Amino acid sequence: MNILQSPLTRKLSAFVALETLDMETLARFHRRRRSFLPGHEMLHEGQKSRSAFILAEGWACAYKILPDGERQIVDFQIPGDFLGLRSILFRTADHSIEAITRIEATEVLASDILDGFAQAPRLATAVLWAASRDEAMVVEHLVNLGRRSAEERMAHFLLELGARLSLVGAGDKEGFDCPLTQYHLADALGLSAVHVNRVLRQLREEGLVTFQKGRVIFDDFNRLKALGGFDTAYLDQDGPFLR
Amino acid sequence: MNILQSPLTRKLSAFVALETLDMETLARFHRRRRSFLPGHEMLHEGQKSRSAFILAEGWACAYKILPDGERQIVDFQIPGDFLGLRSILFRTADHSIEAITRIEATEVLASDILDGFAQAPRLATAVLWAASRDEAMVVEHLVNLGRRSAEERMAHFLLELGARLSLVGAGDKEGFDCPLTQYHLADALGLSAVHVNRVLRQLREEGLVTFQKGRVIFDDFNRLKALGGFDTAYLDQDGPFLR
DNA sequence: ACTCTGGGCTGATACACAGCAGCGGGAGAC
DNA sequence: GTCTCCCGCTGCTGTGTATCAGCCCAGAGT
Repeated sequence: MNILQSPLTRKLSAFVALETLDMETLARFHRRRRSFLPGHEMLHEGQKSRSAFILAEGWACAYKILPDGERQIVDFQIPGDFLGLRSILFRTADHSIEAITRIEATEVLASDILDGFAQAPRLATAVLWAASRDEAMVVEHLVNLGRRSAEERMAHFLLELGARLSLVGAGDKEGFDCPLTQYHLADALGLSAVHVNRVLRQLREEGLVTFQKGRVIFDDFNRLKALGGFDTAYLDQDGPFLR
Repeated sequence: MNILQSPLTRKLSAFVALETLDMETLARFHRRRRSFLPGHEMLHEGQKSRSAFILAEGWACAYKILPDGERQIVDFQIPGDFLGLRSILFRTADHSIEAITRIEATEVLASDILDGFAQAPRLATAVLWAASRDEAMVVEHLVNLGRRSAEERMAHFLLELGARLSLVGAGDKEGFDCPLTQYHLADALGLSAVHVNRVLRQLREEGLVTFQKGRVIFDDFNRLKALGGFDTAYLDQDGPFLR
C-alpha cells in the first residue's frame, strides 16, 4: 500500500500538514503485517504494552472489565484507526482490545513510535491531535451514558456509527453493514443484552431504525436524530489546522 | 510566577523533557492574567474559541447541556490544568466551562498556542501527551457511568478526586476540601440531586466517607476502594517518557 | 427584621431497566 | 444427521433510581 494514500495519512493530514520527514517516519511504522481472528484479545489491560496497531481491515473494540466481571466497551475501531496508542504513551495498557471481525493490521513497535515522535515532532503533533478528536468521541459517549434513556442512547449510538462510516445520511432507508452483536451494544451502552433487544424492537416498531442480520437501516433519519439528540458538529472540520 | 516551577511545567516535564525553546514558548503563553467569579461561564459550547486558560487558583468544570436542558459534567479542573485546549484545536468549543469557585487563570490566545506549537513541536507533543492522560480520566469516568451503581460511582469519584489532589491516602480520617455542591455531583455522576443526597447519607452511615460542609473525609479507605473498584494504576508513572 | 434564595435533607410513589428463565433458529463440529 | 453453541427473542418479577412534594437552615439583600 502506498503510504501517501493510506486512510491514516489522510486522517492525519486533516490536522497537520505533513512534511517529507514525517512521511518517511510514518512509512517506517509499517513493518509487520498481522491478522487476527474474531474474538482474539489483541491487548490486555494491565499488560506492558510493546506495540500498537494501525487497522487496515475489520472492526475492533476497546473495553475495560470491572472487578465483578462486567464489561464496558469504551469505543469501536474501524479501518484507518490507530489502536493502543495511549497504552504505548504510558507503557502499560489501561484497557483491553478485542477483534470483533477478522482483522488485518500493521503492528507498530513502541520503540518505533517513540523514536519516530522524537525525530519527527510534527508527526507526533498530528497523531496526538487525532487522539484529541478521539477524546471528543469518548466525551460524547460519556454524555450518552450519563444523561440519556436506553432508547435515546441507542439512537445516538447508531447515528454516530453511521457518521463515522461517512454515511452522511442524505436520505432515509440508507444504512450500513454492522458486525456487532446485541451483546456488544449492551456493553457499549451500559445496558443488559435483554434490554438492548427490547429497545431495538421498539425502535423498529416506531419506524425509526432496523438492525437485523448485520445491517443497520435508518428508516426515519430526522426523527431518529431528534430522539438521539444527535449533532455532528464536532465531526465537521475544514482543516488542516496547522500548516 | 517563575515559569520553570509552575504546576503546568512540572506536569508537562513528566511526559517530555522540555528544552529551552519549549520553555521560552511556554513563557510567551502567559500574558493575560484573569479572574472569574463563581458561576461564570468561561466557555460556551458551540462558540468560536479564541483562547484557552491555564488554571492557577480555584475549581472549574467542563460540561455539556442536552436538548432537554439536562447537564452532564465531563470533568473537573483544578490548579495546574489546561482548560479549553480541545476547543482551540478544533476552533469551536464542543463543551462549556464554568467557574465553580473564584478563579485565577492565565488566558492564552489561540493564535499564541498554534504558533507556539508550530515553532516548538516538542512542546506540542508534551501538551498533547498530557491531553492523552486526561482522556484516560474521561474513560474511567465513562466506565463509572456505564457499569457501576450509584453508590459505587460516588465512592470511585471521591477517591479519584482525592488522588488528583495528590492525597495518597496513607491512612483513614484523611480528607480534602471540596467546593462541589450535591448538584455538581449529580450532574457528574448522571444521578438526580435527591439521589446523591441519599447515597451520601448511606456511605456516611456505613462508615465509609463523610462529605459535609465542603470537606470530604475518608473514614475507611480500603473498604471504600473495594466498593468503588478503584485502582490508581493509570495515574502512576515514572516518566519522562520522551527524552 | 424581614424576605428571598440556594443548598441540604426526607418520605411517598412511579417507572425504567435488570435479572431470571426459557424458547427457537442457524451455523459449525463431528 | 445430530449435537452443540451462539445469538436473538420474550414474559414475569424485582429493584434501583427518578420524580414530586415539601421542610429546614444559613447567608445575603434590603
